[in-house]
Amino acid sequence: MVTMLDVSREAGVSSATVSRVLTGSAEVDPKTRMLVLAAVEKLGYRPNLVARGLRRQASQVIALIITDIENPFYTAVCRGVEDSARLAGYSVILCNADRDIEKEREYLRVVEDQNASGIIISPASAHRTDISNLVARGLPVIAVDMALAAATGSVLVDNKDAGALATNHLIGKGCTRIACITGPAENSTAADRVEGYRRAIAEAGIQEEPKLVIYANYLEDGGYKATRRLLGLKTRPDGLFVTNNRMAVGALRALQEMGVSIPDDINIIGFDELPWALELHPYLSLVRQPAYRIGQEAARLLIACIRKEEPVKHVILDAELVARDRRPLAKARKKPAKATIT
Amino acid sequence: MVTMLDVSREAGVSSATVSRVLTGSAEVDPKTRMLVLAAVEKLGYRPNLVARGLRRQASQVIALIITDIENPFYTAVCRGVEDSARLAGYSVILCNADRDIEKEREYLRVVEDQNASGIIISPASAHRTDISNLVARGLPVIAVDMALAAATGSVLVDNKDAGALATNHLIGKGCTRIACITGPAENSTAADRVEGYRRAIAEAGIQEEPKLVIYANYLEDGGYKATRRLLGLKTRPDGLFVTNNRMAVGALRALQEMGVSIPDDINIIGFDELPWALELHPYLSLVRQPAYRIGQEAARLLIACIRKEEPVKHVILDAELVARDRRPLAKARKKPAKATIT
DNA sequence: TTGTAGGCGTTATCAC
DNA sequence: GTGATAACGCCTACAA
Repeated sequence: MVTMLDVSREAGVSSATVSRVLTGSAEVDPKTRMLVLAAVEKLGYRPNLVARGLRRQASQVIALIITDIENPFYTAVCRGVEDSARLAGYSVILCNADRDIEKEREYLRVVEDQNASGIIISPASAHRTDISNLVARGLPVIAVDMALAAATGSVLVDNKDAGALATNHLIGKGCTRIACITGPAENSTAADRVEGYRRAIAEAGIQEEPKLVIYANYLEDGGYKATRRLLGLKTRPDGLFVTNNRMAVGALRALQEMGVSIPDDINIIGFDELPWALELHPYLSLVRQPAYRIGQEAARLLIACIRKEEPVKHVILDAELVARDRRPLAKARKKPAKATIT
Repeated sequence: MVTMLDVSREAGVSSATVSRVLTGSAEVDPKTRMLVLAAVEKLGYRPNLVARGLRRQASQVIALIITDIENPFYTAVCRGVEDSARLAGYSVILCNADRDIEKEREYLRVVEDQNASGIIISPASAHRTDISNLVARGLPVIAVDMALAAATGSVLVDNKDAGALATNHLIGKGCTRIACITGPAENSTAADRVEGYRRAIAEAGIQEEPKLVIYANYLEDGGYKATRRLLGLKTRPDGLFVTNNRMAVGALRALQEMGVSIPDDINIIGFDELPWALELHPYLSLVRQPAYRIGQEAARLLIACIRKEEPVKHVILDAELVARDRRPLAKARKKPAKATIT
């Protein structure tokens, strides 16, 4: 390994000068500078980031803890984070907590021990995810997907509005018995989407039916079982709002199996992209979070916090309605997501 | 931050002893040991991994560089790697190279600078991905998905066999004009799958038609365009082998749009899972790589190499045929993947 | 502008 | 079995 000392000897200067040239932390005589750069070039020197991290007490690494790496929503968030972080010279440690609060806790510890400069997290739980000691230590934490009281900042959509948006789409289609399949009851995001649903049907003067709201697990099988249950009711729903993408797949499969036709027998709206299924399934409308932008924004915000230069800490992005009627792959409206800032 | 020095003072011993207790690197008097552990507990001390990494010249971090984070095959590999690494006490830095050789090169550099203990990579290119200096430095590199001559080890499937397996499935269905849509020509994995295809049709006594083999980009639009081209031929193919999952989506969409019925007008077989689309599409058979196991195995192998305790360096896993005829979600045969070891 | 020296928190070597 | 002490490679006062 070639160290700064090697470079300094090669250039005939002290290692302090090499450091100054490389970090730009102080003025250096242009001639010396050239000497140093030549030596760096010649020896192929690259700074040891571990040593630098130890010395500076700050790495150039941020951690991204996501809920479900097999969910395309989160992978899109990842891409946004990574692209944005990379531009700013940060590396990303990605951790997949798998909706498991224990695994998440473990990752939070590891990430702290690795001296990450900051954390972006889609929390497993709004009240059980504990980041208080990280924040206390001054580590910035940005929450995405789900609000977290203790977080330094957040990039979220208004899930209540999004839930209402979805529901109103069904109402606009003439549905009057609208069911809703949402995530675990203790999941605040899932709860918000249902609340939006309730608001929308109330505003439309539709009587709420408790049986039509089912709390499931945000996975395919949960959506599948919930849909079968709904189809087993004496009076079937004529509209269905599924609050996450993986459950929507399960729902579609159940409908397919039972020979229920979309949109003739039932209208359905999902939540978030299903890159694969979507292209093949003509009638699935959905409300879409700007996943990539959420990631980008979160990284931008985090890095600003790390550099202590950001007044804006909480960003709300708009979810958009993607209404699909006939053709598969109808071009989605390209409404640029607006940002609300607080 | 509480350091080892704090602990040593609390316990009334030297920091060297604390280190010995924590790492188990030498015998320590049971009583002292207890004292130290009590102090650790009391102060909530946790070792600083950066300092440890600097001193030991080895982190507990492995890097995983994948080709396409939006491809469910690679996310499944990720899960395998992560689960396996975590069990062994390693953290994972995930990098998404996006099939971009430059981005990949940059990540390889970063990862080296961060002093990762080892690397698992699905290379962007068999001959342009350059890991020689890493290997020269003694960093173990495990290749997955695509062979890499310089790699320390690898976990792969035999793509030629897998290509033949897929093609034979179509032949068994009675297809006689079988087309193949594969990845970029310079991609060795794509080339291998085509070679398997060629072998299979030759063995079946079918005359090869150059027009029926199309090299595309491993993405949806590539599969889509290639399929449209194939359907524009005077004599349409009656069988189609698509060598990757994302292109299969494009192919299915093209078939759907042009009103070509599966399996009446054409038989199709894909490669690798499409967790979402698959459930909704009844007639897509496929050849599946054991993605999760590939990841697990790669991590196991890598960690063994890091610990210098592994004679076995190259693992070949079997791809399996998932034949789907009628019902969506026909239970896939649970043939346990066999491992061939060299 | 440049060099010297000390320390970031840990572990390894050497004495005792 | 335990304690000083010196690194690991870098950065930053401070001094020159």
